[in-house]
Amino acid sequence: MDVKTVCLGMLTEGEASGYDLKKAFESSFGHCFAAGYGSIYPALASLAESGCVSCEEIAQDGKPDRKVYRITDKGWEILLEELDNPAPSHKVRSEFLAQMAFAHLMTPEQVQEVLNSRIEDADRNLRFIDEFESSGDCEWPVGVRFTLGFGRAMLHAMKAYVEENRHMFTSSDRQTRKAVAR
Amino acid sequence: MDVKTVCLGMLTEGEASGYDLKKAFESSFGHCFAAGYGSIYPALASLAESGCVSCEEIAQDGKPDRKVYRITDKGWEILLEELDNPAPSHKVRSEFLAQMAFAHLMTPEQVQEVLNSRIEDADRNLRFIDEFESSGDCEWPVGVRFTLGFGRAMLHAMKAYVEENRHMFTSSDRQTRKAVAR
DNA sequence: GACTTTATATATCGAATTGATACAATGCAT
DNA sequence: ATGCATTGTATCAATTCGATATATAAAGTC
Repeated sequence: MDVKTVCLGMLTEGEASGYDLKKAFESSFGHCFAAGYGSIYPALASLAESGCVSCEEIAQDGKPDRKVYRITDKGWEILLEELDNPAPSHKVRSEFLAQMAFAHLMTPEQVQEVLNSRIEDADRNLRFIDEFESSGDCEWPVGVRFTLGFGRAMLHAMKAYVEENRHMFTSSDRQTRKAVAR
Repeated sequence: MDVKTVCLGMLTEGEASGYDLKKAFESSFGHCFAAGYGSIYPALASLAESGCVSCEEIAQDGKPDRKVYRITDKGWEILLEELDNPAPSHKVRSEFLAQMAFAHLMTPEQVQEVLNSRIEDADRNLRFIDEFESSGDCEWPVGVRFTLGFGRAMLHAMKAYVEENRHMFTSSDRQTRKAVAR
């Protein structure tokens, strides 16, 4: 399940350009599987080379050609093989947690600011999920509804944990920092 | 807050080799910020070059030299600057969710197997956190305790969500798949 | 009318990261 | 005695990230 495979999956919904796929990565997958142009265009080129997608170049006046990709039979085959993975990964890379692990080297004010910004970010992402969900003209497939709910559940748990535990870094625990800071 | 900065932070606890840091990345940071040798050794080389760490090579009979790194005053300075970031990121890259988004292209059996393996993985990680937490000879700093609790809260929320929503992919919703699969 | 932002659309580039592998010796267990 | 885990170094190809470049049109703003 790399960028290539997700692109294939997106193309099962219909033909699309690299630009279209980028928008899909931002909206449907933004909260769980981001990808930029630097991943998408090489992925499409590789898929085209291996015959998993076909590409039609549509000339446009002035603008560069619009390249529209379609999934092929071989693409379907590869996609279904990839979807057979029984134990796909779920990874977190958190500069937030890495920084918090060194909270004893920060001032209490710095720590509280970081916690505030994490809550704000969670709220932003929650609003984003709500907007996206209600933006569907038709109804989203089961799996997409599942991932949206998953994202919401995680964000709520994150907010709750931060709010219930930010006291760890104030008052009585203050001397810990003073004792440790070199 | 990249691998270099986390290495610097780890070195505030005392001198260490690349191998030692790898173990720290696996234990304390395994659930939130992983790094392998391919990141750690280049990071240490770069930190040494920029004078943020000093390196002492200790010859060993037969084995290759053991290179022990220590944080310098400049290293402390850089670290404290990095810790001043008020809005560090928290990113998820989930092949699990990406795959689930295409659940309508999988068989119900495949979907349930994926959900089972996700729960098993969460349980493994919960056990790992418990073991790590109780393994501390002395007590962990506040920040580390915070990140461990954070990880636990996320994993519990994940398990709960999966268990409460796996019904989405069975019985009544079954025809959705039949209708969509090409 | 001039100016700026936003959207459409392509693509590349260096830097960072991943995941696997190689090499080399010791010690421990079966 | 033979294989496996541990200690320790390090590299490599493939992938991904984040920023940037190019070009045009529409739409909003001063």
